[in-house]
Amino acid sequence: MFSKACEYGIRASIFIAAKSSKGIRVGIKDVAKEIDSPEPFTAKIMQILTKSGIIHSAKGVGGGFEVSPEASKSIKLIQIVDAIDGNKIYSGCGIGLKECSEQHPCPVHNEFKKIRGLLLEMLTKTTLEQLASDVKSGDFFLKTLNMKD
Amino acid sequence: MFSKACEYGIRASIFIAAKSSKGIRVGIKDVAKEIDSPEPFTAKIMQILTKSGIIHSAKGVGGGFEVSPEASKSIKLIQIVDAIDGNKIYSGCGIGLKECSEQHPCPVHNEFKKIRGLLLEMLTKTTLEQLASDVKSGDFFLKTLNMKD
DNA sequence: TTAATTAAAGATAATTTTGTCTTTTATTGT
DNA sequence: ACAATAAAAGACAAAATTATCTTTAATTAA
Repeated sequence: MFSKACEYGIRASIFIAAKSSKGIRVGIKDVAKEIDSPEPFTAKIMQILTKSGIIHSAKGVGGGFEVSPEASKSIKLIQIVDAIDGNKIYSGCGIGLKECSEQHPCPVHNEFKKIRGLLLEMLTKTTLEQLASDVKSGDFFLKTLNMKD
Repeated sequence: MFSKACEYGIRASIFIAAKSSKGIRVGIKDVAKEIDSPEPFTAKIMQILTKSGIIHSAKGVGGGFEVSPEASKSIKLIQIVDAIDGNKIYSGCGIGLKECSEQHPCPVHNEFKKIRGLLLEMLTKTTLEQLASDVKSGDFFLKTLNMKD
């Protein structure tokens, strides 16, 4: 579905948003630890997200990543996916035709239209703030508990 | 969504089923040409599909690939996807948690449940025969027309 | 039984994705 | 100014995916 990079990016963004809502900036080490992702790779992904203006970063002592609660309300999941994976997941043909449209559909075009539509709707509607508050509630998680690896 | 291998595998299977319904066996060269895929790679994928018992192959003069019309009716898209990509696409967590369930859900679990459910339903219901007849009707396609590359 | 044909199998290569490491730049506190 | 901190940037490495090439095995027809 999404690339690993995108999965990490989404998890990281949610974690940062949750922390930021409590006024806490977090470093890359914390992020990687709390979402169970490889730290240097996650750092690379954070560079994409900061360049895209989705997450704010600050260098130096006391620095780290943050996203203001106001920003979290307006940031949609689709922006994160777009920045990292592009739009291929919710546009683009289900079985890889270079050109697939109503005028020239692949055999699964109509079925996939529904699925991609639902996905697009979800990505477009879901805000970072919603996901962050899910995590804050304690009922939703960004990693599995008691990990050994 | 699906891997390239799986996209080729689905397209190839549909093409073969469409031809087989007319009593025509097709060679790998034809398959690759008609679905616009790299021939040697497609050959590898066909090996997976024949080993899985989804497509039948025959060596030697007049040989090639085929799938009986009766088999086409009972073969579901999910069998092809399973054989090539496994079940990760319709099971597995949307943002990559190793363990993601009702008891321990990720923040997008409920939204993804709907999407994955729709995808799984589609894959489970759609038969190779349906897709093959779509192509035979001439209204649905397995490649883009007038390709230069 | 030999030649032609065609898929299977195995080895290899290119590309992309994922992941790591080192150096640089910016910021803060002293 | 200086040291400590932390992200950015860039080079590098490993793994997975995609793709190709060569050889082998099976089948058919002459």
